[in-house]
Amino acid sequence: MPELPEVEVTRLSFADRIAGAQIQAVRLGKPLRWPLGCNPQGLVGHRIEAVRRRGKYLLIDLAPQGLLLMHLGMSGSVVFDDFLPPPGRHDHFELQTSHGTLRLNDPRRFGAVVYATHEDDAVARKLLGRLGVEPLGEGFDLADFQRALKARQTAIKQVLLAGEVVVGVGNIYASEALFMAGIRPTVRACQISRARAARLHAAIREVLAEAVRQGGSTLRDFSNALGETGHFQLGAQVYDRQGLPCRVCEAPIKRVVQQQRSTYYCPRCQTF
DNA sequence: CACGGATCCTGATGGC
DNA sequence: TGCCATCAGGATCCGT
Repeated sequence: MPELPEVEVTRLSFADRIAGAQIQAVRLGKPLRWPLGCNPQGLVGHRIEAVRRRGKYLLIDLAPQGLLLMHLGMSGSVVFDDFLPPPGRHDHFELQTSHGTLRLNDPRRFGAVVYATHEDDAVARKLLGRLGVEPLGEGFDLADFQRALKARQTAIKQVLLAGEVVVGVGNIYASEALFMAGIRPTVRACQISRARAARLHAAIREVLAEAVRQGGSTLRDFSNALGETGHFQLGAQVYDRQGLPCRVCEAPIKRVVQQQRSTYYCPRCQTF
């Protein structure tokens, strides 16, 4: 479910409300992708200082020390409220705090919550160490991006999904950004001209920023920590539109499979 | 080293 | 209604 926009929208929906809260209890459900990596009871008494984001991870800063790295996987979502119904079968992590209860619901359990003592300890580095630059930050440099594409032999769609060049672009927004840039998803990254790479660089920022503005995409069940759904999917240009007319040129949208993931593109607008 | 494929898990959907 | 196959927003690991 969650790509960068959904994770950022989730963060914005509870970060201010939870800041300063004291952890009073921790509840675990079934195992997630990785173990928590600490005694859950050891978190009790810690204070939540801030909630940040790195790529598709939420970073929950704790005082006096440590942080939780939370990943929503494919099907994860978070709620934060004073009163929540009793935990359901897919609620696998919960922090009861002085400001309310933070609960992770994740049916497929590809998500994770992992404790790290510092942002650069071995645990955190294993998860965050290979991540590319933040697309909405200052570090997303055009010349660096062009050089990185020149160095990769694989299809541009896969380069975007891998997250080693730039983070946060998942299956929906990769298709959307490539459409906006007029680039065919199957083209090898190294074959993209500098001019087209510049269009893609801009398109990634535009698509992700617009998606955040629209509250993310709700394909089936995404909602932020207030229970609000996203609306970006309603205006998607190509994602999940196989056979439907392109919104620009009316040619039927095509679907191909790359690395076991669906990719959508317009055969007329995305020429090369 | 770089790439392609299998893999983790549960639920929704569509065809027969 | 039931059964089966397919697909789903991610990312790691393993073999070549």
